[in-house]
Amino acid sequence: MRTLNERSDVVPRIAEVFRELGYEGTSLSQIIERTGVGKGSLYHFFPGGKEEMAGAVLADVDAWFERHVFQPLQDEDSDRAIATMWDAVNSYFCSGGRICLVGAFALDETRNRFADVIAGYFRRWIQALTGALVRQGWDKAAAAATAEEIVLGIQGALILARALGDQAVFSRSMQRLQVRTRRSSHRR
Amino acid sequence: MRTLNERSDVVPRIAEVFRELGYEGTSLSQIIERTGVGKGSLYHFFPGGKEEMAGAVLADVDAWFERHVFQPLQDEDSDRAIATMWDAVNSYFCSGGRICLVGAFALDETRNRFADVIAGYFRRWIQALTGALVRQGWDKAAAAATAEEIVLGIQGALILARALGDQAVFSRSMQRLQVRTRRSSHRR
DNA sequence: GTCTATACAGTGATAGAC
DNA sequence: GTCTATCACTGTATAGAC
Repeated sequence: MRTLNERSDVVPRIAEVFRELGYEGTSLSQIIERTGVGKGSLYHFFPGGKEEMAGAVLADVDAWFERHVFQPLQDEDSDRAIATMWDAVNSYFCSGGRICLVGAFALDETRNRFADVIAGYFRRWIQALTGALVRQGWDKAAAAATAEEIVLGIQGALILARALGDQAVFSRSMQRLQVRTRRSSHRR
Repeated sequence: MRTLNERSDVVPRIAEVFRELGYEGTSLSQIIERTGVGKGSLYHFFPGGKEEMAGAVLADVDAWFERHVFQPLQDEDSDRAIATMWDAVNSYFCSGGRICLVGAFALDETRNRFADVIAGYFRRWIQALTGALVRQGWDKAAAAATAEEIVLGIQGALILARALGDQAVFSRSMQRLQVRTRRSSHRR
């Protein structure tokens, strides 16, 4: 019994493999095994092979954040915008049980393959969050600095939680970071 | 012309390869090419192959931090201890040009191979920093929370700096984190 | 301690039948 | 769109001469 797939349906499943094994650690055979998609189908969807698969996965992640985090940060009322971001972050990263693929790719040589998407993802996030903080009454410089700290704090929390094998580390960290985006925080 | 090596001399050179390429991305041929050490010598030093090499590298990193960061944090006068840590961190990570091997290994499946060392490294760092902050007059809970935030902030800054290809991000972040470890920071 | 030769499993990738 | 067969190549690891 064979299952028919669509490209858009198979991308998220491949994403989980890259997320768990990293770019270099992910082999075609692992993708086939874990997704159930055959090699023929894979190369039908992604003629560029493994690199194109990873590219599609990154684009998919980026699009998800654009839709569920960056756009809301930009468009919604500032309080709501920031609350939306925290909800999305907590659920997306499964309270620390799931790491950030973009951040992981940034650490080794893989970065060079996808430098533009990786840089764009983080630049956009910081820019959108900065905007929301400014609309909340922060001055530009403080907002930019805090946005940077929040985004980097999320990445650090994901590393630390995984390193210690303790998701509570992630939850605690999100709690503390969230406090710093409160309306009342921009005047000490 | 052949060069004679010692194990202790070759470990740091292998470390740079793992640091740049990640565990899975590092092939024996890359290690040979980048370190100039032949395959025969490598297996003479590390009969366990690649995994033993990575283990030795991790142990080496851990020992360096134990000596230059954790011990000072524990033994020196608290102000001096924390200053020593910041100096070590800035120079070790080359102002953001170099990533943290332990943190990188934590993100993918590689973590499972070295779970104990990885967890121990971060636990020890947080514990030692917490101690120094307590000696500086912080109450236990605030010290522990801040220590966690500092350590995680360093990891996040390394990711973000590499992702954006901008070392200034790292320097800025260290500056801001450093301020939070000042004696005056524990009463808001 | 270093080198060369070698083994052989697994890699990403392609072609063609269905 | 999916499958199977097959490709050339690189991966880690071993053995033995020097």
